[in-house]
Parts: sequence; C-alpha cells; structure tokens
Amino acid sequence: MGALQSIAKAPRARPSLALLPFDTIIAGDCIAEMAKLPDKCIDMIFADPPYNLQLGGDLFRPDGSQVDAVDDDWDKFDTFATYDRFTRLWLAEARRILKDDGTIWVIGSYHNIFRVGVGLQDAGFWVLNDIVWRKANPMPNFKGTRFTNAHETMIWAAKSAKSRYTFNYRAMKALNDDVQMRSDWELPICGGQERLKDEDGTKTHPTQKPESLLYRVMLAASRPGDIVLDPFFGTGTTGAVARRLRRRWIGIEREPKYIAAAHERIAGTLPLDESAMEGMPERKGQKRVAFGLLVESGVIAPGTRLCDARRRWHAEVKMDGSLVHETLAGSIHKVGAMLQGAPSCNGWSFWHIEEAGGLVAIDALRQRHLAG
Amino acid sequence: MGALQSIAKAPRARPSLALLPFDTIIAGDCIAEMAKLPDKCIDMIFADPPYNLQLGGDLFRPDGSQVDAVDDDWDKFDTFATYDRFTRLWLAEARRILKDDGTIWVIGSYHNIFRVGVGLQDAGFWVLNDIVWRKANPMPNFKGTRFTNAHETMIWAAKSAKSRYTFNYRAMKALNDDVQMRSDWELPICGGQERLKDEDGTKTHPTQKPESLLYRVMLAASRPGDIVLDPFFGTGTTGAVARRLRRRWIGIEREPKYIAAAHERIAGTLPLDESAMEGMPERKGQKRVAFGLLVESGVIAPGTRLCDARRRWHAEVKMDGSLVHETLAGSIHKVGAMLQGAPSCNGWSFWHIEEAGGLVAIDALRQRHLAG
DNA sequence: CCCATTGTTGAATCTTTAG
DNA sequence: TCTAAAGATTCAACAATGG
Repeated sequence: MGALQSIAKAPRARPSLALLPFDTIIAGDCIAEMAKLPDKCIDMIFADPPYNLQLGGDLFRPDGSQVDAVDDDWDKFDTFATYDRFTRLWLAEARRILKDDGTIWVIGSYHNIFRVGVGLQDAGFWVLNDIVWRKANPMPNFKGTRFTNAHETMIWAAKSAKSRYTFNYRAMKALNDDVQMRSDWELPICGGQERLKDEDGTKTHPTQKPESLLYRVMLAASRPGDIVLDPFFGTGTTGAVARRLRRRWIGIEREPKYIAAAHERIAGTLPLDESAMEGMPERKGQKRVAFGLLVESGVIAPGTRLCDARRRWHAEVKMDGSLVHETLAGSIHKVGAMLQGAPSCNGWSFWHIEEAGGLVAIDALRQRHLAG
Repeated sequence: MGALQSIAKAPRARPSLALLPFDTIIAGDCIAEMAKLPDKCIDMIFADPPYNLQLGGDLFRPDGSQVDAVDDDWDKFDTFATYDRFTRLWLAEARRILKDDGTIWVIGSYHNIFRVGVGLQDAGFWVLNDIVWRKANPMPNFKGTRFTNAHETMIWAAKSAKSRYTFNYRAMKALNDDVQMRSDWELPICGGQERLKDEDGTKTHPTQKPESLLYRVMLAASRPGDIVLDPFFGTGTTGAVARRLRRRWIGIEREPKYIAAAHERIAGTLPLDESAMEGMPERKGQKRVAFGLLVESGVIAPGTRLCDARRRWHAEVKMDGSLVHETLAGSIHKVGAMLQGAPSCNGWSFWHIEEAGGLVAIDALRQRHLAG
C-alpha cells in the first residue's frame, strides 16, 4: 500500500525552513509528503483523517429517499490494526515536524477517535482538551435504533507536557460573551452557500467541515503569521480560514479534484481587515428545557398528577416524562391538545401542579429550575 | 494485592444464576469479584472506572506486580500500559458476565476514555454511541490555560455487532419533548441535597455522579427487572436509581466507607409506583396485528376506499385484506411502496380512511382495535 | 416582494419476524 | 442459516415553488 512504501522512499535531504512551501497545496500522500518537511517547522496542525466508518448496506429515510453515504475508498480499512498502523505513521511524522511549542488538533467520531487518542498519547503528545462539536443540525437516526449521532470530537494536544503552547484565552472569552469558552461548541454543519458543489449539484466533498469550526480552532490556538498544516486538506477549509485570519498554511491532499476545488475556493477568500479580526457571528442557542429533564432531575416526581387551570382535565406524569390520561399518552403538549380537541397546545402553560398556595403552571417550575 | 492474584485464585465453580446476589453490594476488588459471577448473567453494566491511577489505587505493572504510588520517574508509556492492562482485565470479565444482548456503559474523561474505547473495541464490543454529558455547571478553568473542561464522555456498547440490545427509543423521545434524544445530554453535576457529605461536611466521594445521569442511562437501555451491575459502585448512584426504576442491581466496591454510605442511601430510596412506570410503550415487541384481522373483525369493511394523506393515490380493500389499485395488488405496504416507487412503505401510516372529522390513518384504527 | 408550503439533505457503524 | 415479507422510522437548515 502506498503510504508505507512512500515513507521508505522519502529523501533524507529536506528543504530548509526558509524554503518551506507556504500557502500552497502539496499533491500527494500525507505521510510521504510530511516526510519531506524539515523537523519542527509547523506551529499548528489541524487533521481530519478518515473516520473508518464501517457502514453496512444502504440506508433509507422514512420518506423512502436514500442517504448519500460516505463510501469513498479513502475511508476503508481492513481492520482496526490497519487503521492503527496508519494513524501511528502519520502522527509520528506530524510530531516530528511540529515545533516544540506547537499543538495538534484531530477531529473524529466514535468510530476512530479512541484509536486517534491512544495514538496521540502513546506518541508522547499531551492532551489539553477534548472538544465536542455539537452539531446544531445533525442527521437524525432514521430507524430509531440509537441516539442521534449529534456531535464529533476534536482532541487538542501539545507536543509534550512541558510545551508552552499558544492559547488565546481572552479571545476565546470575548468570543463567548465574556465567560470562559467551554469544551463543548455548538456550531451548524457545513451547508448552504458555504458547501462546495460540483457542476451537477452534488457535494464536492462528502465531509466538508464548516469554516466556523476552523475559525474558532485557529483563533484559539495560533497567532497571525503562524504556519498551519492540514495533512488531510480536502477542499481546503483550513486554508481558507487561515488566509482569512492571516495565518500561513500548507495543505496536503491526494485527490486532484479536491485540490482544484480548494485552489479556487481559497483564491476567492480575502484576508480580514485587521479591524475586523475581532469576531464572527455566532449562534447563541437559547436554553431549551424538555419536560423530561424536570422529571429526571427530581423537580417533578413520576406519578405526579397535573391538571389544567380550571381543573377540568387531569393526567399523570410517567417516569419517561410522558403524560397519561386514560388511554391517551404522549408529551405534555400532545396530551393537552388531544384533550381539548385542539390542533396544538402549549403544555407549559396548560398544565398545572397543586402546591401549597394553589395551582402553579409547570412553566413556573421550569423557570425555577433554570434559575437554579 | 489484589486483582491479578485474585483472578488466578478465582474459583472455577461459580454460583448458579438463581443464586446471584441481587440488590447487594459485594465488598472486594472488581476484577476478582466479577470473576466469581457466572457467564452471561447481567443485562446492563454501568462502569465509572478510576480516571486517575493515583486516586484509584488500581496500579498494576505490566508484569502484574502492584505499585504503591505513582513514581515521577515512570514515563508516561509505562503508566498508560499499566492502565491499559487494568482496563483490559476488567473489561474481559465484564464481557464474560454480560448477556449476549446486554450493553455496557463506561464513563470517563480525556485522561482515560480513549484507552477505554480502544479496550472496548479490541475486546469485541460494538460501540453504539458515544454520549457527551454536558455539565450545566462545570468547574471553571482557574488558570485560563485551556478550555473549561465542561463535559465527560460515556461510551455505550453492545456485546457484539449482532446483539439485539435494548433501546427504549420512544421513552427517550418522550423524555426529550417528542424529538429523538441526541448524543449530547445537558445535566447538572451532582450537588445540593443529593451530594453525600461526611459528618465533617466534606464530600464523601470525590466523583459522585448525578442520579439524573443514571436515570437516563437506565431508562434508555434496560427494562424493569433487568440486572444492572456496577463494578465501581462508589456511593451507589447506580443502585439508588436502579431501585427507583425497579431494576435489580449488583454493586462491587472495595472501600468500606463508600459501602456504608451506599447502603444507607439506597435504603432511603423508594421504588416508583407501578403506575408511574408505564410510560410510552415501545412499538417493538408489541403484539402484531395483521391488516386482514381488521377486515375480518369488521373494523374495515371490504370495498372501503383508502387514500394517502394528500389524497394523491387511492386503493380498494379486498375481502382477504389485500389492497388493489388498478393493476397493482398486494399488502398495504407493498401497494404503498409500488405507488410511490419507494423501496418500502409503512402502509399503516401511509393509508388513510375518510371519517367524519377528516382523514384518519389506518394505524389509528389499529390502535383503537388494540385498546378494545 | 413577501410569506407559506413543499422538497432536499447531512461522516450513519440504522429492523424484525416468520418460514 | 438463509429468504421474504411485515412493519417502523426523521430534525433542522436551506432552497425552490407558488400564491
């Protein structure tokens, strides 16, 4: 297979730091091409390696349409052992070319992220955080067989425990309404105008990452002028954001189609004005509280009887947060609607609970819970 | 010392399933005590293994000898190898005693969760989800050197890829305001009245998990009467929630202090009323009703015309319960699929019948029939 | 032009039972 | 062990369409 042989053939003489190819895409295998770069020349690495998804057959949505799966050859590995070997090889090169105070980010899902994490730790990297990218709009689980796979994980690691790495704490805090940035980030998936499409309208790359994600990564852990390497460059999200944030970048990519798309895309991206480097629109999700959460956290006990404001209807809270009135069962909203024969109903204001002072809308309990 | 020697000494004769010690805490080392349990006797395992070798005391060198404390001279690899060895040992026992259709949950942080994930995958477990517990109120990062560590990760895995595991999809959906539950759960950390304190006011256990977390875990992946094992029982959150949700439980714990606290706590926990335990019924496993039965029993008369929700297609019910549209004939599912050109179709939700108030899905007729 | 409605899609390890 | 049939199953964002 390609990678291993390429490594063996890698030239011993590497270009000097001054001759590093900045702001370009290197066509080729990531391990072989990293092998040609000098030691300790990179400030930050962002890597989006294959996830090794191991998909089975076709998957259809409830409406009968078929899910466009990631079935590309580059995501296929025989066994975990093969994947581990691949991971250790590219991580070893990545570690060699990373400056002593540099950091690496790797993104993945439960299919591969544990292998990556162990690879990083065993190679001597020092994990700083695992960051959860909470997708605002993930693909649902169509068959109702598992929890919606609604996040991906990034591991952020320094080259060693002693590294004096870059972390722009104040920039992150500013980006987050003046409270510390947490290890979970809610961002939408890549879609709309940002998503690259071929002429036939199909997506150019199956797993294009959103620029907002790279924006936050780079703003957190690099400085203007830094050299950012992406060994799995794809359609160049890392390059586009690096250019926008005035970082230098190097991309390594094998597929000519992706390289062409990335070139065009990055050429169309303008560096930000110095003055504009401060922020980027972010969606701050307003807090949503499910009724079930109040049950789980003991605010409302299973078995509690609710009624409407005029005590005409009653229903009992079950342990899963559903409401039951005789043969009717469902959410607080649905049962309220069915009882009234209405098309919809706001269960938060419709249902009440008996307290010492009289009836209290369950919305009041929610507010209390939110207030802590 | 414990575990390794105990394993070697583990008796070959294990108690029969009927003699399993339910609803009790076994005092001892988790590996040694699991080794005494029979094969395939557990429905669900929840494990909160030590993250930190120093705190847990579960220190074994690769050769099996015990280590008193973490020595600064140790290099990281040795430490990781030791932790991996410990992980593989307890996971092997866990896998042996788990029923073929059982599942395991393991919670951890970036310090250990990658090692656990690889251990699970290498042992043959089949990862179903990684679940992120987003802490509503995490400890801030005081030094401002990293992102606030605001989450922990749980891995949910079946014994094998072929397992027919329990997932109470509808209960989870009910708990989440009628949208399917995602892989990221926001729950508060354990505090307030729930947090166990010693007489001097210090917390009894350093990492007591909130009951709301276990509540959701158990509600999702087990059934009343199931046997839930927690090999790192601590102060018994798993036992308390199991009792509340009418599951049977087994805890293994080494520290007498934790065992005492757990006993007292669980004794003070009451099972939910039977009536509160009836939430949203899972469709899976319900009695199946053939469409023909509704025709036979007169709920739907032969000759009735059915149509889809938007009245685009029509078909007629025949006396044998088949459906006919022009030259097409077959089951409600097959005719619906053929008309839409879809690979499959749920005829119960696709086909409707004209009633006084408008169109009604034939599934509603089925539910009525089932209700009697 | 605006608003409501309908259709499309995204890193997905995605069914169960009878015969 | 296999095959065939029954039957259960989706959320948010965005684009396109139509009035």
